[in-house]
Amino acid sequence: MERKVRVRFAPSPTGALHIGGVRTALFNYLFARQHGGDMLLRIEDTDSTRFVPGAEEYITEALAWLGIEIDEGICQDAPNGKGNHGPYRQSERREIYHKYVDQLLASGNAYIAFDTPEQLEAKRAEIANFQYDARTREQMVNSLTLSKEEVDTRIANGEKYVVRFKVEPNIDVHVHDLIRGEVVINSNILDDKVLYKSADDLPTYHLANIVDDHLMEISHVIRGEEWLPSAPLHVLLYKAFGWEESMPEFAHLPLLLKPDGNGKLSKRDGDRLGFPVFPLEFHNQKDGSVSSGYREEGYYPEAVINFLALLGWHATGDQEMYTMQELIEQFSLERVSKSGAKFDYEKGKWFNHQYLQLKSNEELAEQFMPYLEKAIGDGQLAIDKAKVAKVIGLTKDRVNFVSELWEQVNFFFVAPEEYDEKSLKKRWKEDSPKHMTEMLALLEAHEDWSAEGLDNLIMPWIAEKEYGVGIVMNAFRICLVGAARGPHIWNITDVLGKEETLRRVRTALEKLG
RNA sequence: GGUGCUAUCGUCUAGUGGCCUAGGACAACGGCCUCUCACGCCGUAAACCCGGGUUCGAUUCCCGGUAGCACUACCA
Repeated sequence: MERKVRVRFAPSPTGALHIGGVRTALFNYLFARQHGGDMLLRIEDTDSTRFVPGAEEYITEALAWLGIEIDEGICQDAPNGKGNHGPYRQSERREIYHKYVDQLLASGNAYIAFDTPEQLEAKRAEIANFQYDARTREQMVNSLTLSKEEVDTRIANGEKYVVRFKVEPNIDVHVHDLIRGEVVINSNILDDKVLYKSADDLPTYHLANIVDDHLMEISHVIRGEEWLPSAPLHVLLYKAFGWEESMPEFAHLPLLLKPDGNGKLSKRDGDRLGFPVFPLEFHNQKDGSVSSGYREEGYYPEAVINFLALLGWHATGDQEMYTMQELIEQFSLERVSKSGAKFDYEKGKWFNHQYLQLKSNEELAEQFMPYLEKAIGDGQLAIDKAKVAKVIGLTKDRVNFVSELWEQVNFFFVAPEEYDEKSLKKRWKEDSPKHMTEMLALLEAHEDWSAEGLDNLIMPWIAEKEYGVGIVMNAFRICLVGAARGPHIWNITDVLGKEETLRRVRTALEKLG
């Protein structure tokens, strides 16, 4: 009970890291940090056929971006793993698994099977709901039905075989789950799982997972709910190895579900509904496809973390915004929900909005520069960063992403060439040219360009002439902005300056008459 | 089909037998602010899956039903 908390995130390098996987990693991380324990990253690449180049680098890069730090195993600053429980890639642990497969074989907890995929297929077709288990293994081609000589001969001849776990029938297997409590399953529903395959000399997930968790001294296995059905098998494996005493605690996390309809959230849902399901953009080297990522969509890692943390976990109170540090302090497995959580992308945007407001104008200006340079082209003179920061300060509360800033600030940098039809229809009246002509004269003769100065000039004039503030100011706004939108008008004139402001009014008078 | 898990507003959730005429957040809607569009603020609508039981009293405990999800590979 007193042992050190050690948790692991153990993805397969079969593609981009799914957002659900990210949340699993996050919960592991929070738990580890809270208990002063270790967070390990192990690569489960025992399926050679599904390996995708670049996937591993993608995973470590994604975790690093999100601020999920790895203490041991594979990570960005140690691509081949750090720590003294390595190697941390299962494909590099063949010899280790051999030893444990042999142990199970020797103790009679496993046996060798020669059934070919075709033979298994035939069996399944022949017997409805066929399961390779205590009731059927006697009918199959394996070391239980073959003589030792026959088995040796077949192996010597290079015949491909697998090692299967010999599940003892009809015993109730208890799995203690930190989130769900006691789960009891009868071993009769379990099949004799393949633990090792000679074809590629690699174990399957189940064997590698248990051996590694044991050897790496994992104290808590926190993983997705899809693993709950095989948890009894894992418990049986621990028992077969004689590792019951040091068996880790289990916690099965609720799944992330589709925003609409039913089912597990998948990559297709993201494509269909228009949101990323991956932390970073992923370029699949196998099929050439590109999938969008949260980072490239303009999300801040802290927003993604906050959003994800609240999908399946919630503290007692009404707090919505959490820093990583607060999450570490407040997280608890007991407060993880038992039911699946539908993925609500809209809330993710809201979180990003919140975090964007927290950034300084200077910081946002820095982030916005690439967009700005792209929008106004290289031909322009050096961009005044102080001005960029200033206009961002005026507009940031209306955007969720830095990428949305340009459409809010464009008129500060480029004079309107066209005028929004809707705005014109509603705000550019018959008298507007007359109003603007008069106003232009007033402004030309006016020296004090401060907001107060202009306000003190224009407002009394409007009042005196009984023009109506709305009609005049909106026409003026259309001249400067090109539409009926934007921040307070004196903030706009302030940034534009007298010369540019007057120029825009003249242009508008020419174009709109 | 089998096994398991789950079940509060459209969504994420608070709630652990009386504090609940069920709270917060996102989204929706309305209002205020205002020269505009937003933001912000205020407000409205919106839920305890169904049926039994236990109890003085059930959203909360138990059982059954129903529904959803997951698993059921020589994939993880």
